[in-house]
Amino acid sequence: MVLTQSPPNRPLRADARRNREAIVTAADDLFRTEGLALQMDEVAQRAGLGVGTVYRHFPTKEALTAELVQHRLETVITRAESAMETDASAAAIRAFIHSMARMMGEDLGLRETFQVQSTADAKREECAYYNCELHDRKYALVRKAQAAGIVRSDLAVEDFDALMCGMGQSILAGGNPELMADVLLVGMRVPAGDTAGCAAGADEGVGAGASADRAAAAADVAAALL
Amino acid sequence: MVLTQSPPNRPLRADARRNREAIVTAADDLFRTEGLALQMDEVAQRAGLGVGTVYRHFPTKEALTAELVQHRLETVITRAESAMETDASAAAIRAFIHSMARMMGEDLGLRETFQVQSTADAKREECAYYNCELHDRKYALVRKAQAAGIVRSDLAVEDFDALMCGMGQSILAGGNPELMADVLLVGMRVPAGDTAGCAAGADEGVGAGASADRAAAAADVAAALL
DNA sequence: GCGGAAACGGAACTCAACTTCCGTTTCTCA
DNA sequence: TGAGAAACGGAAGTTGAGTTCCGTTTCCGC
Repeated sequence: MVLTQSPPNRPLRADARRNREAIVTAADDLFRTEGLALQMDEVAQRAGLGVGTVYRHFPTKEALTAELVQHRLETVITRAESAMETDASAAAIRAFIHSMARMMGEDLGLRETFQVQSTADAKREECAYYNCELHDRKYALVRKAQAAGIVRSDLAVEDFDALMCGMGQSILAGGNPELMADVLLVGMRVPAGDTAGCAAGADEGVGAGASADRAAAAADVAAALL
Repeated sequence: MVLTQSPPNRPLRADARRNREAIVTAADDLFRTEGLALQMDEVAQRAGLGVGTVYRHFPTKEALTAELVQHRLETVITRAESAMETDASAAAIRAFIHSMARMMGEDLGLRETFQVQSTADAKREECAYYNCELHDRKYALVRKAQAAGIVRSDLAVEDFDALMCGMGQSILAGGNPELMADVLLVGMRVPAGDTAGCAAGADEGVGAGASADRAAAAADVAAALL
């Protein structure tokens, strides 16, 4: 999670700062297409620098990819927060998940970010990819959606993570992103939104009490199955 | 897809046949826990043989893993066929998907089988993991479920593959297998089954015509989204 | 039992990553 | 502008997997 800086904190030399940016930019491009399989040599080459320089800024490959992962996660969570700030509605969630799917369709790094993150969450300690603050913000978001009664309440935050991760894999495996997103939304029981293009044709006209009934039924089922 | 046999087709020597079985057994065990990351040295060691012997039977690691993948796929498809032979009902599908999720929960190789398979399907030619006959049988199964009006009809076979693959990833990422299966089923609009333990608390008491309406609505939605 | 083909074993080789090392170049500050 | 610290470059080192090679052992038909 932390990088290189020899004495306590001297500002980077101008050229070094420029080079560091070039490295991150190059790595980010490669992360988009190659995912975690990106190679340090390629990063250096694309940045127009030697490998040694890359290692001067990021002591290991993991340190570099951790930065890329954190950056994507930060972006995603911030997007989600602003999407749900004004209204934590079904429509907002649908729009967000669909945009996520679309982005995942063209960014392998983003798909792998969710995978890395959900396995990192399990370990916590000693993991370059783990960031507590982001985890808390993510947690708050899921809770918010559940509190609003939009997402089925028997989903733990870890399950939500896992589902996002699965959606990414589905898209990687060639599934149509829009369709994959829709299956996820219907599966999480997000009611059809009221804005354009996001309806899904299920559960309309169900009374207010039905949601609670359904959660109870699901709990029973889970108990029976496990 | 094919193995080693020097002259046209002489039967294997007794010890060689025994050893081959030992190799496959050992590899299968490792595949369950390590997935495609299994190592040839470990396979040899667990089988109580030298690496050279493993390579005598399987010229490359890919040849070995292809056999494991094919075997799992064969098993899965046969299970699905027999599950849907007697009744292609929602209950049968629910039970099948749930059992799949449960198995995936304890078999990394099975999860990776779906991943490998769905990426292999895309390539077809030149891929050790690709098997046409199995693909056709899988295709028939999905069509059958759709013809019975149980699974939303705007799902292509490739999408179904991708979703199974995603479910595997979700489980790998730590999601509760039963829950992941249920989300998938609800997302695919499989109505709650009428047999024990497979209900999910959605859409009960809906009239017979609703299923068709739902499919039509889904088609509209898909058209709007794509 | 014997001869030759088949099969075995495992040390050594290969190859493709990541990482280190150190001589050279560039910047910054007085 | 000159000294010294900081940064750079890229060849060489390391590591960890898959794969090959060939001397030795085991089987099997005569």
